[in-house]
Amino acid sequence: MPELPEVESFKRYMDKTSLNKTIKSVEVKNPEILQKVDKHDLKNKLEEHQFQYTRRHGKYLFAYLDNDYWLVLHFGMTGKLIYFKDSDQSPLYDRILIGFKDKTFLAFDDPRKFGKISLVNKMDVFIKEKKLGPDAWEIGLKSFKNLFKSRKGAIKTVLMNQHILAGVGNIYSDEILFQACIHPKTPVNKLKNKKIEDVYTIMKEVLKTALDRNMANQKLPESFLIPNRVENGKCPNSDTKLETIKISGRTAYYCPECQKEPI
DNA sequence: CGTGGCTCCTGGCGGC
DNA sequence: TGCCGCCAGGAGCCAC
Repeated sequence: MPELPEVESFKRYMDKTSLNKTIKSVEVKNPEILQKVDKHDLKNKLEEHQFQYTRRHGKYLFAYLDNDYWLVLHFGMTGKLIYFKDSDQSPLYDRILIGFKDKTFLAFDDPRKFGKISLVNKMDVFIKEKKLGPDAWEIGLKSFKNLFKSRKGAIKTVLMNQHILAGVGNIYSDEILFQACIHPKTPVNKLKNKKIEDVYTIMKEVLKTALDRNMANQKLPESFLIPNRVENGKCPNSDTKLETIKISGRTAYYCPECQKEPI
């Protein structure tokens, strides 16, 4: 579930809590979430070093170390970061626990273990290897329009495809399409230029609102789809019962009244 | 190129 | 009450 706004929140959380202090211990409790690095190597590369700054691309968080390595975090569906001061406060599903010399801790907590952690030399090489598309927050309108050229898949699938656009997942793609009044199955080649511009503007607004609300610990406005994205939920505009369909194996919620199917 | 199906994982919930 | 089975979904893989 962590999509771009959540990962950006984790980034700011890490910036606030975990930079510029020496790592004392690294406890890998579930080595199966490590990718292309084993736990001894991870331990060796982190201990006695410091995180200097972080970056984010799509749903990935990168933390730069003073030895020129990057710790790469992907939160899967249930992953999050938890910073705490007393060792008996460690969360229930901490897969990796980083202890700092100042006796504080940063845990990668992830009940479902869909998260992934790697250690890489170069961030851009990692992004290339993963074939990630441009970041949904950074992308400009021109490049965004280009994503839709010579494609014909369903718009929801395109928005969620990390190889095309990085950062948007199932939940926020539903929100964006709801606000743009587009049926999630609409083939992208059927969208007019103006409509694609709308999607772009709405995408930016939705991501910004979600981030602001996350940072302030506030819920999304009731006028959004997401708070109503539950069984028997109703459209905040038309009061119609929301419908669900499977698209690319994901459950899409949409309003059959506001988001008409393309003819 | 596109889509659909399966897999990984486990807490939570509906149904019997 | 207790247990079975399904669902949630990010991403990778494979078949067509």
